[in-house]
Amino acid sequence: MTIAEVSQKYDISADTLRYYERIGLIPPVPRTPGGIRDYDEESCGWIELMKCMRKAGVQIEALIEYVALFQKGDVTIDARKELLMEQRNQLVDRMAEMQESLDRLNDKIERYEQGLMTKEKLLQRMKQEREKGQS
Amino acid sequence: MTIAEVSQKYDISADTLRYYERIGLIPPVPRTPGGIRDYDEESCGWIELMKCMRKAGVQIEALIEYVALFQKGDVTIDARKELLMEQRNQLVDRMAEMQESLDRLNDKIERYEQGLMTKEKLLQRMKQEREKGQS
DNA sequence: GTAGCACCTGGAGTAAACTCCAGGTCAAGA
DNA sequence: TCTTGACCTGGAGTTTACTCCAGGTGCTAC
Repeated sequence: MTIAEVSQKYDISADTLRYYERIGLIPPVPRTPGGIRDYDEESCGWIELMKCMRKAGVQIEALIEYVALFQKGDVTIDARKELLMEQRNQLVDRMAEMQESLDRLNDKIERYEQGLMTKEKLLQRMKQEREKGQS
Repeated sequence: MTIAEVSQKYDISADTLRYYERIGLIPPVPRTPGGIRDYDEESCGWIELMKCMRKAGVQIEALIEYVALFQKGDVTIDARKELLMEQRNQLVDRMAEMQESLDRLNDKIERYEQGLMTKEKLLQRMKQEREKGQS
């Protein structure tokens, strides 16, 4: 597969694909004799994995380290597992924070829906109460 | 409250607090006659809200717009609600992506746990099979 | 009233993750 | 063979969200 095809398949720019390879986020992609990238299934697998991880906010740094460990072979299995668990924990934490934010957003939206959200409205109401009381 | 106190309270640097105000992520903070920031409860509320939203990955751009709308008063209530809903939807989408990534991480970790994960191991096993067959 | 520390502003610098570009190769069609 | 369009590399530029700094001001304690 050419870089253009892979780019289209995963909706990642060719520049980004080259960049990912350059920094070691994916292992070296096979080349034609002319030096042009010829992505195989394995390369695509890496790309898909990284797309998934990156969308979830996993740091490129950590992913590069994972790939480096992977390329060092079986002796790094424990280290790789460790790394994945660390990333999973961070992910779980981030999701919890997002849930908090989501609850809050839903709350705010609901209050807007009921038309009693804004401080302005509340202040206005209080003012009206005061005026009523005085009259 | 001084900026140092607020900084400590929310674990946000004074520089960041000034930056947030400068770019309009929070409305202007009240000042002492000498020009020094004197955060009141309302300011703190904004800061806390923004801390929560930022941690969840909500773009500063959108939050600035929300604050701007807020400061324009009641006529912007619909627009604000719209904005919040848009952000909520994005948040929900991101969380779904993260869940996907989390599932995948858990899957990978589990396979490492069972010691049958690595392609190396699989290849090795296949090689052994072949050798056995040949001998 | 002056030393010293926290605070102020405007602007420059930084980190992460791309994104773009110049100048040069590769390869398929006319 | 020549053209043309996709691809190559190394390096510079961009965006987002801070973070740092220089030069100056405001309080508080001596």
